[in-house]
Amino acid sequence: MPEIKTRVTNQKLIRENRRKLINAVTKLFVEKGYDRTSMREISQKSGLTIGNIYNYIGKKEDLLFMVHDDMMEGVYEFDNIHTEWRNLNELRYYLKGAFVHTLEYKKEILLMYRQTWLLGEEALESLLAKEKVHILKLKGFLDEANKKGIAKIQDTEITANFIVYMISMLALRGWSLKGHKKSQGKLIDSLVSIIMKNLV
Amino acid sequence: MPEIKTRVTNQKLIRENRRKLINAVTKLFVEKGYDRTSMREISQKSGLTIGNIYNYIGKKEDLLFMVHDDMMEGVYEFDNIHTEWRNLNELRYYLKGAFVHTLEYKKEILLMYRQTWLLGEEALESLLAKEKVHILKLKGFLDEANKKGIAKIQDTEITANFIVYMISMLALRGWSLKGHKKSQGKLIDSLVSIIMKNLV
Amino acid sequence: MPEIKTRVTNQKLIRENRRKLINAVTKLFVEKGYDRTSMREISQKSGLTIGNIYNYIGKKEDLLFMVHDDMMEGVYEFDNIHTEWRNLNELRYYLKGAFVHTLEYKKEILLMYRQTWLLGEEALESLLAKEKVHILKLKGFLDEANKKGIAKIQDTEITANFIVYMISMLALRGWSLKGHKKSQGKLIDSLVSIIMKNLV
Amino acid sequence: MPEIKTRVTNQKLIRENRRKLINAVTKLFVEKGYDRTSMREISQKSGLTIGNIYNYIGKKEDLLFMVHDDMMEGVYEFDNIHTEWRNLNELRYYLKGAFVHTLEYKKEILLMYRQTWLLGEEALESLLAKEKVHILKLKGFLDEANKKGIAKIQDTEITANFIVYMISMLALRGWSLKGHKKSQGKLIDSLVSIIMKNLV
DNA sequence: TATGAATGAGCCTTCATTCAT
DNA sequence: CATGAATGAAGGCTCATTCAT
Repeated sequence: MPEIKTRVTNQKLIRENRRKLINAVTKLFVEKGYDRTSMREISQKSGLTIGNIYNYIGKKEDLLFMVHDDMMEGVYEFDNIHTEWRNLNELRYYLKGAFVHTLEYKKEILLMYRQTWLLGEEALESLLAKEKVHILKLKGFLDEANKKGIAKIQDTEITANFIVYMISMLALRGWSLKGHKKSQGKLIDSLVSIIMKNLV
Repeated sequence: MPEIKTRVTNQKLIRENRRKLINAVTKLFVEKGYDRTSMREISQKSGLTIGNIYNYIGKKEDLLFMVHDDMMEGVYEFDNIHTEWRNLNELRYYLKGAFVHTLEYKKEILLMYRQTWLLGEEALESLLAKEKVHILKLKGFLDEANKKGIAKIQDTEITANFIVYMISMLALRGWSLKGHKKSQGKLIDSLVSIIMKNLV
Repeated sequence: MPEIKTRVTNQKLIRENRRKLINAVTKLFVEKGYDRTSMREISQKSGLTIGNIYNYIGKKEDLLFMVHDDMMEGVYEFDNIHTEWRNLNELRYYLKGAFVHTLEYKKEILLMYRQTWLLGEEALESLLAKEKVHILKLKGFLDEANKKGIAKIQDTEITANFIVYMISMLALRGWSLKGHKKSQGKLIDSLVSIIMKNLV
Repeated sequence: MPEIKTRVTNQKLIRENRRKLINAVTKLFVEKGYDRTSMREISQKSGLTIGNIYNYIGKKEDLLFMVHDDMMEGVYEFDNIHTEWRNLNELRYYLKGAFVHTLEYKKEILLMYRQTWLLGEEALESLLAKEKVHILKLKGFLDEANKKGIAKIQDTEITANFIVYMISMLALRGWSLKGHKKSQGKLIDSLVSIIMKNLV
């Protein structure tokens, strides 16, 4: 992970101001995108002066990394807590929860898909590493389920990818399902069913 | 569809130079994104002088729309030719073809997911309308398959969306499956199987 | 007078197209000013293609000269017909007419005051010469009136200037007298009275 | 009055740099006109970098307003000090002074007549309001003179307008009286006489 | 003569970044 | 640590003018 240069040493202040920055920047990037958000706007929204912001970052791009890093935590937070399941019913329950959680983080996920690639190679790699860990964990569960005879999955790696992707689909597909007559609940049920069919 | 202003009347010239523009701009937008591509670069790559470019468009954003519109055609071109299928085997064959075709348009699809939202309301609507037509067509086939007893699909609308999305997943997932040890063929087979399981 | 270069030789065509040009350009310059009127607008309004316009002028500035020259004719046309007067009553009558005429050419006069100075020295001189002739003519009448004992004017040159200027004042002052509660007729009467007081 | 946007908060700096801007811009606008003066020239002449200029204004047009506003102050400054007069002799003395003052501001007045109309509605209104106040003040004095029996003016409103305009005439007429053989003193005397004749 | 596409310098404005205070 | 004025390169876009057809 590329270390963001900072000249600030007072630890509490650092944390506070970085939080202010991330909150402001997340909103702005979600709303207008990285390239269309100016440092002046960030300064206004965060309450830090432009000059001071540059005490916490080396260049504007660092903000993009900061915000991604922070969002990843939120997006994957659910999985860090709830990934344990012992049978298919528990998996189904887990998936529903994951979908609901995804819908809550819809904007952030969209932001990730839209803006991450603007980061340079190095920063990008480090972010993708996190996702890979998440997928591998899921694959581990699927392998185990296969072994236990609970599931009968042909290719657990592809399936793990498929599940993770299906989940984010809810967020990404937003613009196309807009005006969809189905209720959110029914939509989630359908998607969960689709996934479940592939595990047995 | 938003009419793109042009000062040129010669239809042949419009066609030729807009093609030059689209070719240049597609590469540049894929590479650097819309906001980071300058009119000067576009001028160089397209071989048209800046002033002349503005004889064919009203504003830079028109290029974004043009390139999307053009890509849509490419991406959906496959479906316009091959959507007819009469049994599940033919559907499986069609899906394989669609996946292969998608991989060819990988870059363009990525571009669409990353940059489309930058478009203004009007242009956006017009593009989404096209996609909706495509999905509705697929839904029609699924409904018919249900009626004929070939398939047994619970919610054809969600399934149609699901299929379309699965297809583009191949393109979007690029960065995550990078380094994946599976061969492309095997990957496609797995994804097709996943889809097929949901139709019976 | 600086000759405007022209490559066109067919005399009738020349006259027609120059008229089209002048009419279009007068309206546009009055409305938006010289610098804010583009050749494209002139082309559209006149019905001549841009390229063809350049068969009649050497550069855009020539249009400014053309339009001034043409307007001068209109503005001073009244004086060419009506300057003869034999007593103060006839002068008073003449002045009223001049004021009314001025109001009709209000826009053109404004244009002259606002845009003439954009012309280079040479063109400017030639235009001012015309006005000087007009003033001298008026001065001649005043001198004669003095000699005849009809009037008793101290400085006929300044007075002639004063009269000419008073007349154009009606046009120039437009923006300040806007919302003036007086009727136009009464305003003219007052101004004529002011002038007349200075002749006896 | 349209508030001119500024990003700078330090009042002293605002005053200093706006003054630099006005000084530079007045010269340039008088010389070449608003539309023909580029921001680059303004930057050079004022000593402020282009970017910094935009810390003190919102858009180029603001400079036109600023310079007008500033000139108004100069042009009317004389009246703010000297408008008191108790008899016709004092009025005559005041008028002479006003004429001399006007000649000093010749260039500025020309600028006003030539460029004011380029301003947008809002800015224009605010400038005309200032002039109206000035004319009304003069009208007040004339009304009072009428009441006191010092003067005998038929229409004080038109007369007030007339006087104000006669004064600026000296500036506007510059190009026409150029080469005039009269001395400036004698010219002023004549114009004052013309005005005085209309007050009794 | 007439056409209108092509040229490219130049316009106004914004922006990330620096640095004296 | 914090401030915010200053920098100037770079951005999108317009325009008078030319010239091959």
